Amino acid sequence: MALEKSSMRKTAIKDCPDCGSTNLFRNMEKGEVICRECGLVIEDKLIDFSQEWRDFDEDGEKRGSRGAGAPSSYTQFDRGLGTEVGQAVDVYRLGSSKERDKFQRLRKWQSRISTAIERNLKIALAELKRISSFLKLPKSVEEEAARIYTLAVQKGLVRGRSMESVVAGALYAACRRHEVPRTLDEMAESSGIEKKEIGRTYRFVARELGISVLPSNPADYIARFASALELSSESQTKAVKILEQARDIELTSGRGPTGIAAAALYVASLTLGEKRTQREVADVAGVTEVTIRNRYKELIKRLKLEKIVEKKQKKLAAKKKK
DNA sequence: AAGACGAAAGTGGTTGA
DNA sequence: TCAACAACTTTCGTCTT
Repeated sequence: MALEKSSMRKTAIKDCPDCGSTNLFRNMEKGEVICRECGLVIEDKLIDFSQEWRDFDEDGEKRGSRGAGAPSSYTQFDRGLGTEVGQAVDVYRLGSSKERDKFQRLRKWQSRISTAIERNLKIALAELKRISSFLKLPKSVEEEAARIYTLAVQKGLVRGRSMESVVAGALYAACRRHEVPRTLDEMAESSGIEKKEIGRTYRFVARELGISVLPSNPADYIARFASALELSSESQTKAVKILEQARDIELTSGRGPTGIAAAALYVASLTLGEKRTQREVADVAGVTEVTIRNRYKELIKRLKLEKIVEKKQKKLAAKKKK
């Protein structure tokens, strides 16, 4: 399973994720792929680390048997670190003996601290897995988050920050990239890290790693919120439609996606006669009633839904009297 | 009593000088 | 680095049902 994945990944690399160049150097023996343009080592670290992590919490036996042949996982850790301190490309580019010596020295030094980092990584990835299962995140997101975290470790971004907060930040970023966004509140709740701390590290890590994250789409939240509110699928569809219209008239940009999603759901539930209170919607969306009100006022005004909403409200009132 | 509404003041983050 | 700014929250009083 893991092997399958590894071969798939390796063949998948066609260009450098950093500079986009297709001028790649492949060292099959070491399992490295290096970009000749910018020197980035593209070698798929995800495989290495996710294997480590699986062995860690599934069973120790597998690990022992593989370790007996060659301590491949350890050298891979070293190699991964080499990209940080030694700039592996130097070996290929500046081939002078001086440079090589320097590189070797740094490498040796790294091997000493690598076990500490390895340990840290294992704890972190276990934590990551815990949060991920708590939030019922798909496997692909979990792996993306693991990749982001290991990259962050290699770049030394964890220094000065708590390990947990970086894990949470990585998960948050991974969710966004896979279009299954969780709110910062949910992250905070499941990780025990303060919301603003997660946001801070998330932004920092995303910037440092050059991860581009699209502004999240409010529609991505609809399904989850709707099921939390036990709304029908018609309401869901309606809410998504409202969102589309709202986006077309640029009502969505610059606003918090959760607030807009919540307001759309509120309107949808109202017009379809399964009204939820602002309070209920606000709670599941993690925003306040005030925000819902503001968004929803804008929505009905700009989408000329006022009359429909009014009618529905009167209908509801009449029904209640009965 | 509960829900909806909106004003006012406060918070945290972004942006531009 | 600092101040202006927009979005959002908190809090609170009022109105409707």
